[in-house]
Amino acid sequence: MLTKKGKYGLKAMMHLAGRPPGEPSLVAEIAAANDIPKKFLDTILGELRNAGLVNSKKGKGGGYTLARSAKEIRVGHIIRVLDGPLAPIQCASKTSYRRCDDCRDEKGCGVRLVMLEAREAIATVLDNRTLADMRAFALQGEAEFTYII
Amino acid sequence: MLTKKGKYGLKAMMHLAGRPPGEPSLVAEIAAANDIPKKFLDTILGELRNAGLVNSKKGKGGGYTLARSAKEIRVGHIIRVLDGPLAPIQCASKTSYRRCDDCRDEKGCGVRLVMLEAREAIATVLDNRTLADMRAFALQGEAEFTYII
DNA sequence: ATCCTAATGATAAAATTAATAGACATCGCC
DNA sequence: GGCGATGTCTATTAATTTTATCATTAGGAT
Repeated sequence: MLTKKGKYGLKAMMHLAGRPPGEPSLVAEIAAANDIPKKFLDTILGELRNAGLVNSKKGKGGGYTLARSAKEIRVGHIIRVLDGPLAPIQCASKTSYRRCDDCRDEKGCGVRLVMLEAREAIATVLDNRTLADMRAFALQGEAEFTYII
Repeated sequence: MLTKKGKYGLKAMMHLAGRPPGEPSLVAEIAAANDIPKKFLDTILGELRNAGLVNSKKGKGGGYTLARSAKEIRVGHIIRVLDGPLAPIQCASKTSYRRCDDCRDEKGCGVRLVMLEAREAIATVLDNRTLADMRAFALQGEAEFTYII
C-alpha cells in the first residue's frame, strides 16, 4: 500500500505536469487544489527536489516546476523516492535489496521467489508508465465522465 | 510492502504445506523452524483459521493443518487475510474498494487509473500462484543451490 | 537597505499501525 | 483429572506516519 506521502506526491506531480512547462506552482496552491496539508507537502516536495525530480525557486515568482518533461518521469521513480522499494519484500528488491535476517537459505525461499515475480509485475507497470501517461489517463477518464453527462 | 505478519504467515503456510497432509504441526515447532516469535505466530494462525485457510485441533496430537490442499490455496488470499488488499491504494482495490476522502473526481484521477493497472498486475501474479507453486519453487531453488555446491 | 514572498529546516507532538508479551480460559485426549 | 495444546483478551512497546509549530534562508521588488 502507498502511504499518504506517496499518494500526495503523485498528485502534486500531476499538478505540476498540468502547468505550462517552466511556470512554477506555489506549494500553497498545490496543497489547496488537492486537499493536502501544506506543511506535509513542503517536505514531500523537498524530497522530490533532493531526488532531482523537481526544481524549486524561492521568492516572488518562485515555486516548483518539474525538473524534466513529464514524459521522462516514471511513476515508479516517484514512488521509490517517497515510499521506498516497489518489491513486496526487501529481499526481492532490485533497487534496494536487503537480506532478511530470518531466512536461513535464501535461494530456497519460496516466498522470496514468488515475491520476485510480483516485484517484476509491479515494476513493469510502474516503471513504464510516465507522468505524461498518467495525465493522459486522467484527461481521458475525465472526458468519458463528461460524455456520460 | 508486506508486513512481518504477512511474511511470517506465508512462511508458516509453507511449513504446513511441507508436511504429510493431515499431520498437524505445533505452533512452537513452526515458530522455532522459521525464527518467528511464538506468540505472534499464535495470533497469525488464529486469523488464518478464522479465514478458513487452516484447521486447528487442541490437546495432545493437536496442532495446525491446511484446510485444503496446497494447490487450492492462493498466495493472494493469504496476503489479503493478513495484510489487507493487494492494491497500492484502496480506491483501486476490487476486493475491498474504498473511496479516497480527498479526491474530488475519481473518474478523472490519473493516480487511481495507474494504480488499477498495478493492482491488476499484482493480483495476476499472486492470485494465480498457489502454495503448491511456492513450495515447488522452493524445492527447485534448493536443488539449484545444492547443485552448485 | 528594507520588505515581502516563498521555500527550507529542525523539531516535536499526535495518531496510527505493527510487533510482541502475559495471563488465563478452554478444549480434548489418555 | 491432568497434561498438552490452542484460544482469547488485554496490555505494552516500538516504529512509522502524519501533521503542526516556529524559526531560517534566499530572491525580488521598491
